[in-house]
Amino acid sequence: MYEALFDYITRYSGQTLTEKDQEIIRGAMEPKKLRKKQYFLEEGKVCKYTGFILKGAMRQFSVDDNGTEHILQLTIENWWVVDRQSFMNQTPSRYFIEAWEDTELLLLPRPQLDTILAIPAINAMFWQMSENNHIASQKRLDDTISLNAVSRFENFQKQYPEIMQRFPLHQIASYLGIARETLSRIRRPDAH
Amino acid sequence: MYEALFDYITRYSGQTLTEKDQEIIRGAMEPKKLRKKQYFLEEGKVCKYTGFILKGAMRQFSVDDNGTEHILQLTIENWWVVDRQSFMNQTPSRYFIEAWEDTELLLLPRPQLDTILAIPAINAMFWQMSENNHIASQKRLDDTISLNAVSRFENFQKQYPEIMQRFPLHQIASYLGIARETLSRIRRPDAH
DNA sequence: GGCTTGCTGTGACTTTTGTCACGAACCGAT
DNA sequence: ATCGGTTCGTGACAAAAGTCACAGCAAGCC
Repeated sequence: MYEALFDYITRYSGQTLTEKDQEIIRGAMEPKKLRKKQYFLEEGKVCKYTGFILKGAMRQFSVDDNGTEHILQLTIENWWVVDRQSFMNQTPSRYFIEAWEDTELLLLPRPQLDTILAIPAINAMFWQMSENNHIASQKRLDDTISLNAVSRFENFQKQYPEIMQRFPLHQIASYLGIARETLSRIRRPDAH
Repeated sequence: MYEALFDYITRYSGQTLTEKDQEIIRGAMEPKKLRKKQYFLEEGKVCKYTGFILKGAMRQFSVDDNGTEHILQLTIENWWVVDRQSFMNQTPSRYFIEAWEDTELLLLPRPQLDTILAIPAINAMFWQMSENNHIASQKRLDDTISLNAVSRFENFQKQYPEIMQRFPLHQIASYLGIARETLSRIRRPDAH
């Protein structure tokens, strides 16, 4: 069960985990199952865990004054899921995180974070993740302010074909910051 | 000259710097002056330094196929300036970074990064920065996909009044992802 | 089976935003 | 002081995207 995570750490840190390291990780993180539509985090509550997705799909979104959802992140297997701000500072979150499919996670409780970070491979992995995260955010932001709806969608398709297949189009539209009808029209093959 | 940086580190890490730490920092970072319109980084080149701004203002932007600039970041005193991706991996950058006012910097060359990170206060500061950065990006992204031009501008004004005053409006417009004419009309008081 | 619910597409229309063109005010450098 | 570049505003129009309403269709449930 923990193997997917160990692989992930090795891959991202470029370092190997000792038996002892693996024991520490097993001790620090607990498995958890969520059914489709169950919340991992709700607005106003504190994000107590960082989750590593073993199987399934989740989405993070905010809800504005009109009750409209705005999707910030769509995640699947081998991604971490967390509201970093809420998790790090243990402050109430502005976001919802919800299982979109039946999902299996490994949970890291906030108090265990320091324990885990003492492992060099984990520490390196978190740096690398933070790095990748930053780069992806910057790219997405660049796209969002530079491109029109058509190009943004095309870029998304190329970059995340797997996510395209596992979430409905209106969620993708929200992620891209466009109306679902607009996305529907963009996809029409004879458009020009 | 280095005091502004030392203060910054103390503030962000919650830790104090020893005399020895300060010596290491002085040894690792070199002062540099840029005149208005001088480049800190050009597209296609490798970002060799991370800069800490002592005085002045800088902007980071990409240029699209039509030659249009898209502003990703506007920075002033006590901000770090860098293309993180290019700097970390020493790969060619897709961005320009330019001094918008006469600017004084402290430069950290890439090879010195590890030296600096060995100092606990610096290490803590970089974690905290990465954290804040991530939060700010997420907020900006949320705004960009959720709000119209008017609200985005109002939020920007509230959040960065100082930056508003030091950069021309067409740069702010580009940062917000709208045309300069649109911003001009938004600002008109009798609009409704 | 029949029912509800969620997802997608589409037409008609409105609103928002972008584009192009022009001119005025300002500012720094020679 | 004046010349060239930059900034900002604005009008007229075009393009992009949003909104509202309706319909078909598939999946799941009693």
